[in-house]
Amino acid sequence: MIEHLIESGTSKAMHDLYGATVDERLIQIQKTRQEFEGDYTLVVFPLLRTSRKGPEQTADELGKYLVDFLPEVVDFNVIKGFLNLTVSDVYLHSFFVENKNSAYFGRKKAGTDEPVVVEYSAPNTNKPLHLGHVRNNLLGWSVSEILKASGRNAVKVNLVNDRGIHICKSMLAWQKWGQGKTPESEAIKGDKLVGDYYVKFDKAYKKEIAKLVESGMGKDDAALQAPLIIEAKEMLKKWEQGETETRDLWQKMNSWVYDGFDVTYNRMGIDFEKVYYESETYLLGKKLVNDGLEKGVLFQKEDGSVWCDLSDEGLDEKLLLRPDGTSVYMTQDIGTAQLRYDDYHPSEMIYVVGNEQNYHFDVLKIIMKKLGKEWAENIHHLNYGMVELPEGKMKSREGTVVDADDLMDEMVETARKTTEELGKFGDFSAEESGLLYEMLGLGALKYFILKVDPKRTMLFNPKESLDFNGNTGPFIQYTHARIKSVLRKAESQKIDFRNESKNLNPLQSKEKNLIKILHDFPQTIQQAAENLSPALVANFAYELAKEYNQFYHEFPMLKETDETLRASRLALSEFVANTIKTAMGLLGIAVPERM
RNA sequence: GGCCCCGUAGUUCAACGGAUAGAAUAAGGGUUUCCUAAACCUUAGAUACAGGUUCGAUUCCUGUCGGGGCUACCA
Repeated sequence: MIEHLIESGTSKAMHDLYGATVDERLIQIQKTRQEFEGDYTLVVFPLLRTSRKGPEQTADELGKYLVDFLPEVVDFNVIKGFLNLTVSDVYLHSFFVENKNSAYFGRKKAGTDEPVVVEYSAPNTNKPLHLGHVRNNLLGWSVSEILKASGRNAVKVNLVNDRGIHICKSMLAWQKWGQGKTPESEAIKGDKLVGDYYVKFDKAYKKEIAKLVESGMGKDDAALQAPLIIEAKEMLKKWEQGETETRDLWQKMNSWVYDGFDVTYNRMGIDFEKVYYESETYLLGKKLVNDGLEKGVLFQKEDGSVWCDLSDEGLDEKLLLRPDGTSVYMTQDIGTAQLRYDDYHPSEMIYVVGNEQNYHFDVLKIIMKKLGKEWAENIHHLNYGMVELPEGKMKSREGTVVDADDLMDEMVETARKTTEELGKFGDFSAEESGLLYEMLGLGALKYFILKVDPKRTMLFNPKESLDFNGNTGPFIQYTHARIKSVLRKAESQKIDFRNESKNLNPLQSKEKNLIKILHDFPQTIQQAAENLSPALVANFAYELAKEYNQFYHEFPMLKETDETLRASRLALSEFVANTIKTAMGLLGIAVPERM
């Protein structure tokens, strides 16, 4: 790539001109800002110490050297300490010709070496997926696809939290008040049905606590002694003992939830190569903890509970087994990590989990290392920010949770309304328009979420429907459809633009800009993979679409009489459309042929 | 209390320590006998505050103020 050429050219120049080898990091290449002439800019300030000359003079000398030395660099100008270099049309044009028909442009073939295992989604089986899961799911899926496109061997896995006291709560509530209702009998998604009983439990439990407090009991005691919670704990014990009736109920209700999740996952377009269940890993976790106890890495308290002392790391003690021997969240994660390591021997284990769990993952890593697992070094927590509502954090108790299915429904409905208001495509069949609305609604949602830097807390306002204009998914989808429409017309006019080999020289500024942006795509994917940030890909797609729309507005294609120009512009358009499709594909967003 | 993260136009988001802080929306003004106006052009609008480091700070350091998270025998 051209940046590397300039970099190594500069390095050589520094050596030849000033007789010194400079640190690579001092050579800073960036894209020249629009308001200046040139394509790439070298910042010379860091090099002054070596050149022992003023910024202008150093830049001037380097500029002359680079123009002489690199055929790709044809001109330069110096403004203050900035050396602006102009890249030759020949270079850009050959890049264009070489890559325009490549189906894999920008991507590498996914690797086959030691995998990067990406865990994401990680739902509980006691309630439906909500907006928080949506960000998690989209991020995890997209990061995995970006890693693959960057040449890594990424594997997507899910970890279902299918056991524990919270699951027993919904089971108990259903047993008590469910009257044998099923998703079929109620015509409701299984995850929703189970979630309802979880809520019912919580309400009844709260009532019991209130009653006990009224009768003079302390709040904490009441929470422990309410009959419902005692019953739930007993159920958990029965579950751990493998009691048939409890296990059957558990299996039945979990399978309802999985059916519901599958519907949501499918619609969202996300998938997993492997699904882990905590019910299958917690025993391994317990075993590892007991091993650690034997080795003396962990310690036991008088009541029988097992702990890890983290004071040498400046942290507290961490409970790993309760006095009754049952496991906690951390115990399960220890088991899951070990199992996953045994399964894949990954070069890296990425956990896509919200930043509220930073502490948990710090501790997990430390404990694994204490247990002698060297590979714990490869655990990486991709901690993304929360999705907040205007009134703050989502709270299920206050009913402010945005349900994932409802959200998708609303987006698709907005897509329908918007399209109808614009009066487009009366010739679409019901099926075609249904598919289009789905594509646009989900495109708007996915882009809205993925364009934000994963690390940042983001805001979602359910009262305002997401925009379809401006920096949005539909804008980019529209650009793609628009190009496809022109290409269809060109084809029907028998214009052969794909085999055009003549030159596009001299490049108009908009054409040059487009090619420069396209030229960046492979690096953008690498960068997005390094930073685990789909936002970089989203921003790229937007920039490309925006630049294309300006080009589209300014330059006619089908009406262009110069056949060479016409063919070249059509080929450039197709290149843009394909690249948009690839970039959006990495975000899990489909692009339509017409809209 | 301790630890961690975050404060950028009215609003939602950008900006490897680099040039005059970019977009989008919302507000004002324009462009359709022309390949899709979900577009394009245009006007106005922001780095919480105070120090420090640096040739250069939205970015790094310190403090103040403001917001969020963690600090569970929940996950």
